[in-house]
Amino acid sequence: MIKQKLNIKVFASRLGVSTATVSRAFGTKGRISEKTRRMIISKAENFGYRANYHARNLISRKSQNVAFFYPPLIKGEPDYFITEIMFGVSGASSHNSYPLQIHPIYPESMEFCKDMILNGSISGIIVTAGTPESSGLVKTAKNNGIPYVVIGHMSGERQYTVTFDNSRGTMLAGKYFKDTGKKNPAYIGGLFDRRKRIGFSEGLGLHAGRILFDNGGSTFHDGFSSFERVIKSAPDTDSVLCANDILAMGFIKAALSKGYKIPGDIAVIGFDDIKVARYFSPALTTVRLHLDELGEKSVNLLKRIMNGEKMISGESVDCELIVRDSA
Amino acid sequence: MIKQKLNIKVFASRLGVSTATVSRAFGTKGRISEKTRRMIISKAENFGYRANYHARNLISRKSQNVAFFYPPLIKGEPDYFITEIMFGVSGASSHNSYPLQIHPIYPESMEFCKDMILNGSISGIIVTAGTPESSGLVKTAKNNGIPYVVIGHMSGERQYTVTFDNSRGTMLAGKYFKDTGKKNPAYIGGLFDRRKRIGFSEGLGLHAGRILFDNGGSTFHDGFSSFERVIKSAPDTDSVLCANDILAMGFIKAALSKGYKIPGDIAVIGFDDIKVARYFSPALTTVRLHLDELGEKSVNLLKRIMNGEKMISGESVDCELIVRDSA
DNA sequence: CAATTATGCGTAAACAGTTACGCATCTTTT
DNA sequence: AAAAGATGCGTAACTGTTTACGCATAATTG
Repeated sequence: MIKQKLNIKVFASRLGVSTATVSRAFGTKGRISEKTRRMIISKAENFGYRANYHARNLISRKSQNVAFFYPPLIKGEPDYFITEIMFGVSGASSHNSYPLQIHPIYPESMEFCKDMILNGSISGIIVTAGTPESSGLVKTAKNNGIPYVVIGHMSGERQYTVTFDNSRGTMLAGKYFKDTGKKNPAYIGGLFDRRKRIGFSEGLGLHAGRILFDNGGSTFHDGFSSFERVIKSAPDTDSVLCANDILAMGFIKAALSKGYKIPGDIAVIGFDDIKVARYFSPALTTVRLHLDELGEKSVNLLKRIMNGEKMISGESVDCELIVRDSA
Repeated sequence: MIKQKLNIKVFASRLGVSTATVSRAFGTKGRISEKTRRMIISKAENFGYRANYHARNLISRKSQNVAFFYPPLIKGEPDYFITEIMFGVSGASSHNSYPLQIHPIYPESMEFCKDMILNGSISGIIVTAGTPESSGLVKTAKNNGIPYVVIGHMSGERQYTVTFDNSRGTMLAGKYFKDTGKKNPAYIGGLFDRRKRIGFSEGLGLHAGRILFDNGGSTFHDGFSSFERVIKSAPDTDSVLCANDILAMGFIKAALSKGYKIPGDIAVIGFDDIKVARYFSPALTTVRLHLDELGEKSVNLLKRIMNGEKMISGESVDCELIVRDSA
């Protein structure tokens, strides 16, 4: 005896109702009495009936699927920044009953990513800004009317973005250095994040020319090697802001290994407040970005866009200075 | 002028061929000349035609979608263990052109998770072992013939698992302590991982009774508070193995704050080798589990199961002791 | 050279749902 | 009490593919 598969037709006929009624029992559209709805739902549990995902999405020309595209990780390097955003996105998606796909973006995966966006399996995407590839994906989405949300700053994008107020974050750090009487500040970080540098100068109330800027990439090793350069070009450096926490860890490790005291000789502030920041020795003073909240906000924004809401404007998440032991 | 949507019918008629031919150009089944295949594929790029995902999966009753279910994160706690496995899974899925879904498992999300498994949108799942919920999901998959792979040890599962050789890992740690002349070892970690404890005793070549076991949970704070208990009950402790790296960090932080030297007074070994382990001060000596490789292996195993392969047996990933500065 | 097999392609039947439309029945209004 | 409106449910059209089947034509065989 072959086990007949339980599609809507056989399920409906078992109950003695039409397929339309069954469909209405699960959906929101269509008129159905509360009594039959309950009856059908309870029978569905008994029989183990579940509406087929593909058939449903095919006919209704939409799915609840959301995709999160993240930049490639540097091999062996922890990208806890992305990680924590991703968990925020995942949690919020789950709460909204949106299945979430995740896709790493690297040159060879671009075809696959575009296909995912265009083949109708997804009804909205969240992309982290930063690489040419991510801009390409956003363009694809935009050209084809796929709802999208950008995390971070991407040129030409304002309406559908969730950003962090980087300049305010570094301003807070600069202000803290100023308030604690630091005279010779330095900034370590990528070339490209102009906002962070500007905010820092502002908070310090110093002309940018009096701040040492070292463009040292973004990894632990970059932070480590940055230390020597900084000390060589400005031996009296007494305070350092790093563009992210991992950089700060590298810098501190190098400083400690040369016998410098942190924060005694040099005060160090990180950025992001990834979860291990507080566990480092010394515990990092850092600018907290509320990364999980960022993830949530992205999902909520995307949800509004997918629901056709028109009055949409970009959002931003707050940041705050968390003072621990490194500064 | 309304832009007619480009389904297979209008695309085929534009090219002057049948829908079957178009379909065959993309699929692997069916006979088609190499010439027309190339023609169709190139025209598809021109026209921007892509086969609709749902229609395709509906009729062929399968999708390439894979789902990864992970245990809930403790709020505010970094679970880099899961994180790194997840990136491994994500990378490998991407390589195989499998769209990957991720789903956190918590009691309230169980209905949603089960629905995902049963509604036909997914053709295979990867579940991390450890909670009753994860066992429930595996059972659901098993009962309904959905291919699944378990990461870690789950009772009753052998064939479709990818495990780490925990006992060998702790054995290596124990052996290292023995070889470096440690006399009073302790072990900090969860009650439940019997394998780790057994391996440790074995490596030490000591009767378990001579080892101090402290059951201290799995978080940084647990490691931190464990220190005091350990020192109180065995002040002469000279070596500690922690069930994971975060625990080890907590333990070390507490020890340092009380003026103990690591590894001088107490040698500490972690477990997992999460990516920040090497950046900690002191850099953690730890048992590396090759978590990304674990993710890859899970995907490859799942792939074989989904392809109907019969001769399947569980796999295991190697581990090795990475000696750094903490022991 | 006839018979057989292989190849390339079109026709049409699935796949499993949703929803516009229509028709009874029940409720409300005038 | 008749007319109008609301409610509940069934019929059937539609979504965009894949693929079994059939039919020409081309290639291979005896």
